Amino acid sequence: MDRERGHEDSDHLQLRAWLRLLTCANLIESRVRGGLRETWNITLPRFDLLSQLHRAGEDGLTMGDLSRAMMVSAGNVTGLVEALVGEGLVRRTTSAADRRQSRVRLTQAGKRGFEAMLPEHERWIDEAFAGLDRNDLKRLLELLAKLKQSAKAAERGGKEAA
Amino acid sequence: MDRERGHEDSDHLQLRAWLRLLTCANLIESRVRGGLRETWNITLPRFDLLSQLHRAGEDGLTMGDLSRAMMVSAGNVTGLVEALVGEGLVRRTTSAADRRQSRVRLTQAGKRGFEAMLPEHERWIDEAFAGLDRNDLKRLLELLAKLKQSAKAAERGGKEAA
DNA sequence: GCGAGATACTTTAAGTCTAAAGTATCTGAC
DNA sequence: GTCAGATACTTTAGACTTAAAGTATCTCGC
Repeated sequence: MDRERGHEDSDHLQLRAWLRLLTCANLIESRVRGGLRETWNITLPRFDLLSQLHRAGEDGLTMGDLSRAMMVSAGNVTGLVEALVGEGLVRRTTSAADRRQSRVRLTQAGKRGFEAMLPEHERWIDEAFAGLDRNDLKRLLELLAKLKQSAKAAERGGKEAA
Repeated sequence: MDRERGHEDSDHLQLRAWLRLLTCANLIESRVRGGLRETWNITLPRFDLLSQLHRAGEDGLTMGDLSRAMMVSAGNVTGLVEALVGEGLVRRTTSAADRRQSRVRLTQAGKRGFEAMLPEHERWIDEAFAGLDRNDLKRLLELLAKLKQSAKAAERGGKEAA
């Protein structure tokens, strides 16, 4: 009945899954970063920011929206937006209703530039996942959805405990 | 120009899997980083380096081994090792056989310190994965193994093409 | 109105990270 | 033996990142 429990306690499945997850993320991220640099001389965080704005559409996003969407600190967003404003890819306006807020949007150049990069970016991702068939991908998406919920719950638990 | 109200019905499974993978990695990593900082005032990369050395045992690792194991650049390892030598957690010796190499090992303090952190670190990971049962974890490990191979193959392909 | 606290963002200090160029050492073809 | 190239590592410049402290603005109870 309990013959295998000792083994169960010590096989560290969670830790192994975590390390493997990190390895995959690093491999793919490094490929994407290299491609973006070589092909368009843009960094991954800047591409990511453009991507969030592209998805958001005409109304753009506030600095806080960007910080949450990109899962980085507010201070980090400040610097990235400044850089992209300098490159003419993004424009920024102060909100009239709440003067603390500012709203960030793609310029025409930003929109065109991002849309030019998009297909090749997706091709790199597709290549990285080429070894997985549609069934694998669907199972992976499900498991990651479960993990995402679980990790969020753990995060809240940790904060409430403090 | 067409103002799109929604996405087309191509499902972009790979891209969605990639974004979800990144979200999970960010969530867990941020929890671990926060815990390490609050509890032992150590950063995640330094913990990671100690972890590699702990796994390696008495013989330690060369700078190059560390760079490969941690998937970071060689220059990055130089700085991290210097910091940890300064904290007395790690010691570094020049190889006699090949004077270009150096070998890095945990000090006694480093070994004790790391082993003190280990259980709680694993607890954070276990909590993040708490929503997945053993069967989920095994399937996730399999899918990530497949993804890892696939991503490695894509990386090689990309380099050969260039 | 007014002030206390909340919120949106910026600044700062310190650390992490990369790519590229540089240094020292080794290896192998000859 | 020697030297051209490979290898192990360091240095550098620049970008990213965070946590924490700081500034400006808003909200809400009174």
